[in-house]
Amino acid sequence: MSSYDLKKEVTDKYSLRGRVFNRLREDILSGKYKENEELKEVAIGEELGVSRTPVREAFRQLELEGLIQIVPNKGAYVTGITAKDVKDIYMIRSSLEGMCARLATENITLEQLEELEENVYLASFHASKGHMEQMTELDNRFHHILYEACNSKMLENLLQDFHQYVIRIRKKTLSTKERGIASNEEHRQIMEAIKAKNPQEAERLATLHMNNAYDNMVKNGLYDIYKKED
Amino acid sequence: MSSYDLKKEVTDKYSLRGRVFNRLREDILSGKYKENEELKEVAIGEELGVSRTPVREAFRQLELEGLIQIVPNKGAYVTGITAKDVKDIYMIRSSLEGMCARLATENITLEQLEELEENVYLASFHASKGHMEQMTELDNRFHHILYEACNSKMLENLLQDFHQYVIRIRKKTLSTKERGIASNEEHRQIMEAIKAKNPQEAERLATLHMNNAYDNMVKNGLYDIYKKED
DNA sequence: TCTTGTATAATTGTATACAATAGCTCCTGT
DNA sequence: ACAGGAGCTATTGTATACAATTATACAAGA
Repeated sequence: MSSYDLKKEVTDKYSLRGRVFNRLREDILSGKYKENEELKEVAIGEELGVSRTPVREAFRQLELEGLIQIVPNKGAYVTGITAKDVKDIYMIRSSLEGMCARLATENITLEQLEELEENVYLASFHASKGHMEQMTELDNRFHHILYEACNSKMLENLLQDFHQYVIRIRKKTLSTKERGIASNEEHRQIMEAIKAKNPQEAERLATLHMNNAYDNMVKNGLYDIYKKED
Repeated sequence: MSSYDLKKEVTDKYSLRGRVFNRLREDILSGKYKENEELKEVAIGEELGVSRTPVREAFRQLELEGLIQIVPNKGAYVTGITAKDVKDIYMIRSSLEGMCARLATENITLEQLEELEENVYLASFHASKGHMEQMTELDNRFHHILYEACNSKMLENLLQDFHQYVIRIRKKTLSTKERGIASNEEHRQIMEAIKAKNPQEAERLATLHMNNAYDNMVKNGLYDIYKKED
């Protein structure tokens, strides 16, 4: 399981356009296409064995997803993420994740709560071992469960949309075993607050969790952001 | 000036695709195309004098904007907004508008602040006269100034994206002269808090402003929402 | 009457041909 | 030397032809 298959599939997976879209998103998020790299319609089409038409339609969608920028009559370029963007993303997420945790407290099902508990339990093992890849998976899943549990398609989709940024930000930063352990403890507290049916506390902790994640990045100077502001 | 020209122009305005996109968005927001109505590629193309290609590309973008839903091999349908959606939208907006007002307090320019003051002053006149159309324009502009002033492209774009929902929600609800007057007073308070460089108060008031707007809708039972939840 | 199969039409999905635009090379004139 | 432009090339923008899929109508059979 890849680390970014949680993103909602907005497009028809089985059409050529859908396949191009998903493939390009994957390639951009995985870093195959670097920031500011130009994507050419024919080249992409030939690589995937399709004509320009589905490629162009996929481009239009990727543009609205924020992954590429299309300059009329010139070309499509992979967008960059600035340090300011990262800051704003975490600021917005801290608020929305808090809201999500609050709503989840009131709407979570028993099954979801159990999966959350299992997730935290399993993550504590991998955190202590320093298994970063598994931690990433479990972190994604933890938040994804909350998105589903908040009972708001609007909020769920919005937070899902931020996921592509999270993936790209992770590529630019280092995550340490220490942060993994701390993060796991924060997840545990959020889960306990939800289990205790304390929405205010769940919201507070989820917001704090995002702020801590951001502060940790800044404190350790782990940025590797080269693109300048426009 | 139409009431929904504040939306960011993500697409090339002067390409056929851009023209189709903007025209279709306008027509959906204005209510020309009703909820759940099917949009046919050839019909749209003939109406605008273009081939199916730019129409299809515009469709793909409108899908990601949330204005239409594309069912593979079937067609494109105008999306509906449920009462639950409206609730969620205002909940999310109340948080984000608060954040925006807080940031705007710290980043607003003198020119923007002056336009804000002028906006509030002019709106108080139209509010007292019950000029609803002008009120709508000035309300859009008031919030748009704050979006620009918050100095966060991420947040600005996000709040702009919500604008299309606001327009469609307004179509479904009635706004009264009384609410116009109250709203104008709330705008004035937000503006004063920003002018006084009090970010906490600006955030609190902006959040309250959204909650009041929603409560007012609910209290007056002004919903005209017919689409059922899926 | 209801179901089901089939032919037909309507519509979307994709490939390709052609048009328009941007960028580059290289030539020319001063 | 160098500014500027003609012309070529590469690339995107659009239209159209064809393929695949879905909806519809209608008839046959239970």
